[in-house]
Amino acid sequence: MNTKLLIIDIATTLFQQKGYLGVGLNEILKACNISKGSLYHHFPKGKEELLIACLQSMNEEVTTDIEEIFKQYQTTQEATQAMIGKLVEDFEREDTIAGYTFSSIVSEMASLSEPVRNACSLLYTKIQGIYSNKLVAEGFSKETANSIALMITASIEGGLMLCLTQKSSNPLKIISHVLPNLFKE
Amino acid sequence: MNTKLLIIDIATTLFQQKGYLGVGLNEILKACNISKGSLYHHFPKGKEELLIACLQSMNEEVTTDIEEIFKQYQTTQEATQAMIGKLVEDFEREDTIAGYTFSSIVSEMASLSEPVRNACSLLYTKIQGIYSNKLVAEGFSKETANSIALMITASIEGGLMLCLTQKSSNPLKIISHVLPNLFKE
DNA sequence: TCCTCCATACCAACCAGTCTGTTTTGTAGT
DNA sequence: ACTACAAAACAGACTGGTTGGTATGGAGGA
Repeated sequence: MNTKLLIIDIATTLFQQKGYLGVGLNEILKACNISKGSLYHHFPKGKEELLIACLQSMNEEVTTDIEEIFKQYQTTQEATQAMIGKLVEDFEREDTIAGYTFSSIVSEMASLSEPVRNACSLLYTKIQGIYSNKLVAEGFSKETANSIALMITASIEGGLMLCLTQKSSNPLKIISHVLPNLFKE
Repeated sequence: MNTKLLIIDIATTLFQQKGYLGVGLNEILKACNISKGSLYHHFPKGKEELLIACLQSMNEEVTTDIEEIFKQYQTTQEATQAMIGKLVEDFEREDTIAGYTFSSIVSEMASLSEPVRNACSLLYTKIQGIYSNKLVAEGFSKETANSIALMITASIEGGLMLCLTQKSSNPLKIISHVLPNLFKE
């Protein structure tokens, strides 16, 4: 069972960094130091099954990660900014995207594979739910909270894209600064 | 010269829909009804050269497109909403993304090819410039205008991503509705 | 003896890119 | 206006490498 988790762990990172099509099976095998037989033992349906497992794994990790941050701070504003701050740190340290995003996977696979599209959809929904709940707890109407939560998700996702193209964490920083202006009924 | 433009035209659409790695040369050739020799005659350096040509072509098309919309409407708010409205229409009609975005290409290629990353960066910068200029003309300070322009770009980019995963134009609609709340000094 | 787990050899399909040869086209000479 | 010729444009076969996926067999514990 350990091997399976190892595969998921490493493959998740690779998929996030290079996208689904950008990572070959052999690359994954080498990174994990396992053989093809082992991989296909744990994921008989192959690469796509592995991807979905990775997405589910990300789902749990990202969710608990964000939830923890959101428990630590009282207001959504503080929590959001702390969260983006963490993203900025990660980006500046590793110079690549390692969390909270799967745009590459979405844009590659959304039109190709329904199961993958669905897994991504679940992930976004869950994250938005965290934002939304906190906003409702602060007194926002459910509808407004959902709208703002969507804006947070979208702008972070797009912001990461801009950071990638500009090789700079500036876009996320600006977003972190501007976003709170939306937190009004 | 006609063939070259044809190739760029068709390849641009394919790249937008499926990403760089998602489109094979043979697929492009078939879609254009041309031969490999012809393609490599116009793009001696191969696929990546073609991609960059496509990005430049998108640059011009998208830029003039947005500029026209922004001339038609007096306020940035109206213009932005009209622009997003057009995106929504496109998405609902074709059920795929056809303009104003190249996230798939960015996320796939940003870390792999400097020239491509640069072409993408130019594109984003140019689009943001249009937003920013209009905002400055409305009286915003340059810094605020840049921040808001960045937020527009990021949220639209992320919004398209959400539309793709949810197979719905709702995210963009909500963004169009919420975005104007940012238009304050 | 099974069954889980892993390793390896192998496969057809496809990839981007090269090479050679043919057609088309523009141009200069008479 | 007709020919001659070179360059541009195109066609298609071919290559080496890689892709995801399969089939077979072995090691080790229950």
